[in-house]
Amino acid sequence: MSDKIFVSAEEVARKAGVSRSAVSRAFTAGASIAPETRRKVMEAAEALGYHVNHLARGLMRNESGIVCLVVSDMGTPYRSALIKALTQQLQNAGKIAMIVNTDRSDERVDMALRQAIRYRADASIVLSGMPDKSLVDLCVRNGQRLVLINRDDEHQGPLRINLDDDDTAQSVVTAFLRAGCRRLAFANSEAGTPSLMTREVGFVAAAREQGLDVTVERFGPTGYESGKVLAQRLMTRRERPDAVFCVTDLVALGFMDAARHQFSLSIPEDLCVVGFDDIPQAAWSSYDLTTFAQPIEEIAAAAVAWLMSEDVGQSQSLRLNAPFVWRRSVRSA
Amino acid sequence: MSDKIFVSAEEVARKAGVSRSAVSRAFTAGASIAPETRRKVMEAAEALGYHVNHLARGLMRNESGIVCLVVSDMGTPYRSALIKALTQQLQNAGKIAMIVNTDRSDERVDMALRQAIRYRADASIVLSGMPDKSLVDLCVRNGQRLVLINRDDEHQGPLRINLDDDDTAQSVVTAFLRAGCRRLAFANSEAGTPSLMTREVGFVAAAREQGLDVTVERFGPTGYESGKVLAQRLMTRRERPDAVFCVTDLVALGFMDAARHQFSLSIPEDLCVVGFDDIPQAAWSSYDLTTFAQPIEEIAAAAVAWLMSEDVGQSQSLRLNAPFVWRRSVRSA
DNA sequence: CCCACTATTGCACGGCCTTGCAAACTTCTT
DNA sequence: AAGAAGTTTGCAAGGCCGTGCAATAGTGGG
Repeated sequence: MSDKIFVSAEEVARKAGVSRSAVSRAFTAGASIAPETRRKVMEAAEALGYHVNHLARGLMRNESGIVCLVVSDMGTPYRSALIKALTQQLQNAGKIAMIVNTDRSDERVDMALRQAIRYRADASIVLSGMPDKSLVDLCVRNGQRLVLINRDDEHQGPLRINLDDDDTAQSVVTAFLRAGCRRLAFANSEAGTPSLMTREVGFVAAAREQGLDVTVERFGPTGYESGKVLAQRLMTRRERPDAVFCVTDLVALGFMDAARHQFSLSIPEDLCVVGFDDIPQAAWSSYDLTTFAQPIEEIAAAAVAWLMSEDVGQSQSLRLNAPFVWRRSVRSA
Repeated sequence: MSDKIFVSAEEVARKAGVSRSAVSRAFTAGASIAPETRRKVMEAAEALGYHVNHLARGLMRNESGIVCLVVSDMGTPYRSALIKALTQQLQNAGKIAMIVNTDRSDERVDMALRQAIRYRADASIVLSGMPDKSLVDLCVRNGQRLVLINRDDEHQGPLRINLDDDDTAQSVVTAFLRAGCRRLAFANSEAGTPSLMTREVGFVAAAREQGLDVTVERFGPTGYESGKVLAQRLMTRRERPDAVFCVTDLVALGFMDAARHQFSLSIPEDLCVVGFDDIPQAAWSSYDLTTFAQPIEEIAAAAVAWLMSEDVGQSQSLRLNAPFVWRRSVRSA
């Protein structure tokens, strides 16, 4: 494809009048080399436009510096924010992110991990979907680190980062009760991923503890449009809900828009809404959505810290807190 | 770091009872190898969990398969949508995307290109910022392909993809005039990138042609919050504008929210608004923003097609159309 | 049965870099 | 001034794979 050959260490060595190993050492932190020699090398390198070939370096060191991000729906606010945080922090740690888009088709996640192995990625971070157990084993066996974010499952070996859902449901129910709501609903998508289902189940259970039933509706993928459809379904029920917990902010925003513009409801007067994620749009003044904030930076920090740490340790599970963010989509007491 | 060594072609060869070259050939499309041999190799490879080492392959072939995406603000809807499209199409073309986040600090773009060179990326696609001319030359000299998206500048060598702004300004002015608006405004950020400035200049010129002056205001970074501030500034002017063209959808949405909630204005009755990009949120029913649609898929397709094409060709410039999307934020005639 | 040809295979080299090891230099002691 | 101790440096091996080239096996024809 490319005819021009990249300039090699050999050429730099010749130009600087040193051996090829000297060039290598000049670019290796902590190598034994005289300051003067390094200067000469750097000068020649700069003049020639030389850059260490990380492919070859990775080959030798058995450490490519590449970290593979496996993700779908990356156009979504939450996902893109997470990718942003991860790439940023990986770079600060001297790594570089490689992205594998797994939109449509689930076995794509496996393909993604294979890609990671092929490029000898130092680690893979899975934000979407769930890899097959055998693939996970393969990664681990190859000494690849693996981080699973919000994919609560019981795999061994990798680091799992999940949100602490213990108080989530409780907080929402309490908030709704204080607001005087009695007809609760849960708006879910049909994705059925563990983290989403946990929210539903937890909410229903917490409500029941207070002696309240929850109307659960599920529809489509997890997004704005589904929120609208869910509103249409829930708001036309005989017993119209006066409070709804949406599985995701995006769903909540669609729900609010439909409730307001199609059913002329006022929020929070006629209907209280709570979402989850705290995407930037939740704070927009048209919505002012009460929600739970995904601790994006902490998630990224934890992932990066773990994969940079020396001791691999055994299968770890980390639970982070998603603080409740009070805004105006729920009536206050 | 990782102790476990990845399984090598050597081991597969032993297990399959063939030579190492046979293994290599088994994984090389179009190589001369007997079907039966290939089968044996594949079987052994599967059993051992072997995957070709793309680092080494890239070393030999002088073609890594990596394409570097240089981008900032990737949490933004437009950017993330573009990244999504690019990663998707790159994968379809058998490439893989590597992401360099250039948030904060402009010389980061140069660092990014250096990273690309180090990993011997087959190409780099710059979505944000503008690399230094010398770096561009370096890439070209190294046979790296370079695509600049919406960074209209006069560099030689790379492919430049820009939007065709010729009718943009004209369309907006016409739309505003038909809606009966006479006091036009342009809400810009202080980013001052060429593509944004082109919109401003074009709009002012087109309005003047119709004998109308445009009140231009600039503030902050290109985002939602700036839109709110811009509204505060423009809506408190003695001659309150009755139509505003916002440099970006995100700015437009912030503008709308401030106009409605802080100034109790109705859109489009009291104020007509037009944005640019057609991000998903523009279609949300709270906004229903008239805007121009970035041809994201086409941009990605053009970029990928060019960097896969055989003949490098000289410096090319491509202009794509951003169709006008009529929604309800502008009064209709 | 031998020859001409084609389909496969193995050898060995090359691509680019890192690093252990031993040689070459310095610098400092005593 | 010679030896000890510490720095630097070059050599060469090694990591993993692709591929030209020559050798081998296999096929069909005469």
